[in-house]
Amino acid sequence: MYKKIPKNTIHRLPLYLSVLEQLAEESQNQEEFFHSVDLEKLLNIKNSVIRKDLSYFGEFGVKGKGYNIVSLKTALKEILDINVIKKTVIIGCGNIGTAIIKYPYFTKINLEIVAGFDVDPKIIKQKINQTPVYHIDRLVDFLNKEKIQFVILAVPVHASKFILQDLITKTDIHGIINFTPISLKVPKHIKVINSYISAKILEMYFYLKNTNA
Amino acid sequence: MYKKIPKNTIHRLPLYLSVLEQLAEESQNQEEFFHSVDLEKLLNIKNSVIRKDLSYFGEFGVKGKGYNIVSLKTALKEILDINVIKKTVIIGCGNIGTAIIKYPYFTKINLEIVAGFDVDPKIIKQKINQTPVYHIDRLVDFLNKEKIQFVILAVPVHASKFILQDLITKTDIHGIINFTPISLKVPKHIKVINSYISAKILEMYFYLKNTNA
DNA sequence: TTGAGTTTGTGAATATGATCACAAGTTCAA
DNA sequence: TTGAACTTGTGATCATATTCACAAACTCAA
Ligand SMILES: NC(=O)c1ccc[n+]([C@@H]2O[C@H](COP(=O)([O-])OP(=O)(O)OC[C@H]3O[C@@H](n4cnc5c(N)ncnc54)[C@H](O)[C@@H]3O)[C@@H](O)[C@H]2O)c1
Ligand SMILES: NC(=O)c1ccc[n+]([C@@H]2O[C@H](COP(=O)([O-])OP(=O)(O)OC[C@H]3O[C@@H](n4cnc5c(N)ncnc54)[C@H](O)[C@@H]3O)[C@@H](O)[C@H]2O)c1
Repeated sequence: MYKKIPKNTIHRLPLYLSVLEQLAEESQNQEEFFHSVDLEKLLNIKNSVIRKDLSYFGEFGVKGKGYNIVSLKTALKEILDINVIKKTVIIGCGNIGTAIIKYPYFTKINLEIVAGFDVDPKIIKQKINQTPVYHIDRLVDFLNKEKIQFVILAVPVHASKFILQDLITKTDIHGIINFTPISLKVPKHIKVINSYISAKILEMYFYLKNTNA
Repeated sequence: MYKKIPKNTIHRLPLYLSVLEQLAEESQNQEEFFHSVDLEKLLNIKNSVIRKDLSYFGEFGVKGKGYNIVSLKTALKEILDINVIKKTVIIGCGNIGTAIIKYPYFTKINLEIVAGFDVDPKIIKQKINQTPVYHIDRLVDFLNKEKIQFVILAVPVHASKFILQDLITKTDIHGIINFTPISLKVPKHIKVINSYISAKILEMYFYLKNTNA
C-alpha cells in the first residue's frame, strides 16, 4: 500500500511495462541495461517523469549505469500485481466482449476470463475459445461463488442499468471495466475504469479541427 | 481554434455530449433546462469543473436558469466538429477491427468507415456490414485518393511497424487511433490517440491491490 | 587507485489543473 | 415592479503534476 501516487503515474506504469517486455524480448543478454533517456525516446515521456514515477515505488536503478531491463520488468510486475492470477468474466459477449475473450495476450498478465454472460440463446452454451458463456441470470451466483473481484461490462446501454444494480446490491465485486458509453453510478468501494471508444474518436475530431488547416 | 484547452477538458467533452444525448432523448420538451449540478450527479464530475470546461468555449448557460439541453448539445457538437462527416478506415479487420466496423453508433457522430484493410484472404473481399475489405497493399493509394484524415489501427504488433512506416512516409494522414499495445513513434504533425485496453486492466489490478483488503 | 564521465533519485521551483466563493445576470412569485 | 432565490461564469486560491537542476553513487578506462 503506497501513499498518494498521482493518477497519471498509474496510467503510465503499464506503458513502461509494455516497453520493457519488448526490450526483454529483443535483448539477448539478461544483464542488459538501459536509461530513462532511452525510454523517453520510445514512449515520448520525459525522462524526469519516468524517474519520478518509479521513485514512488522504490529505487530500481543504478546511478551512472541505468536500469536492468529484467529486474525493472520484474519490479513493475510486482507493483501492478501481475504475478497473482486474476479471474474475471465478460458481461455481454457481442462484438467487443468476444474480441476480448479471444485476445491471447491477457494470459501474459495472468488474467483468466473464466466465463461470459449473455441473453442471446445463439451465443449461450457456445464456448468462445474454451470460455463457456452462460445466461445472465446466473451471473450473480457465479460471481459470488467464484469470488470474482472485477468484471468487464460490454452490454448495450439499455441492459447495463439493470445489471449494474445487481452487481452493486447482490455481489461483492470491487471493480468494473466499462465499455458502455455511459457513466456508471456506483458506491465508492467499487472502482470503475472506463474504456469509452467513441470518446477517443471524438477527441481525434477535436484535434484535427484545432491543430491543422 | 482555441488557446490552451486542458487535456482533461477535452477528455470530458465527449462525456458531456453523451449525457446530453441521453437527456435529449428522454425529454419531451425542446425547451428543457438543466443545471451543472444535475450533470455532476450523472457523471461524478464536480459542477465547477463542468462550468469551467464549458467556459473555455463560450457562454452557453443562462444565469439563474441553467443550460438548455438542446442548445448545449448543439454547441458541443460544433466544438467537437461532429457536424462534418469524417471518413476513416480500419487497418486490421480481426476481432477489434470488426467490432468497430459493426458498431452502429458511429454513424451518430458522422463517422463513415469507408473501408477495411487486411492480409487474410478469408477476410478480404468479404464485406463486413457493407464495408469492403481490401488488401493492405492498396492502403496507401486508397488513403491518398480518398483524402482520409485519420485511420484506426488494429493489427498485430509485428505488422504495425511496417504499416506505420508507410503511413508516415507515403500518406498525408494527420491522426491514428491506435489499438495496438505499443507506443507509435510519429512525426509531430500526426496525432496518436491510444486505446490500450490491457493498460485498463492493469490499472484495475493496481487499484484492487492498493485500495482494499 | 584514481578521476572524469554517467545517470539516478529527489528536493525545490514552476506550471497546470481543480476548487472555491462570489459578483452578476436572470427568473419568477407576489 | 420588486426582491428573494437561483445558477452561471470566472478571478483568486489551493492542490497536484511536471520540470529543473544537482548531489550522490556508481562505472570504467588508464
Ligand atoms: N463495438 C464497438 O466498437 C463499441 C465501441 C464503443 C462502445 N461500445 C459499447 O460496448 C458495448 C458492447 O458493444 P458491442 O458492439 O459488443 O455490442 P453487441 O450488440 O455486439 O454486444 C452486446 C451483447 O450483449 C448481449 N446482451 C444484451 N442484453 C444483455 C443482458 N441483459 N445481459 C447480458 N448480455 C446482454 C447481447 O446479446 C450481445 O451479445 C455497448 O454498450 C456499446 O455501446 C462498442
Ligand atoms: N482483442 C482485444 O481485446 C485486444 C485488447 C488489447 C489490444 N489488442 C490489440 O489490438 C490489435 C488487434 O487485436 P485483435 O484481437 O483484433 O487481433 P486479430 O488477430 O483478431 O486481428 C488482427 C488482424 O490484422 C490482420 N493483419 C495481420 N497482419 C496484417 C498486415 N500486415 N496488414 C493488415 N492486416 C494485417 C490479421 O489478418 C487480422 O485479421 C492487436 O495489436 C492487439 O494486441 C486487442
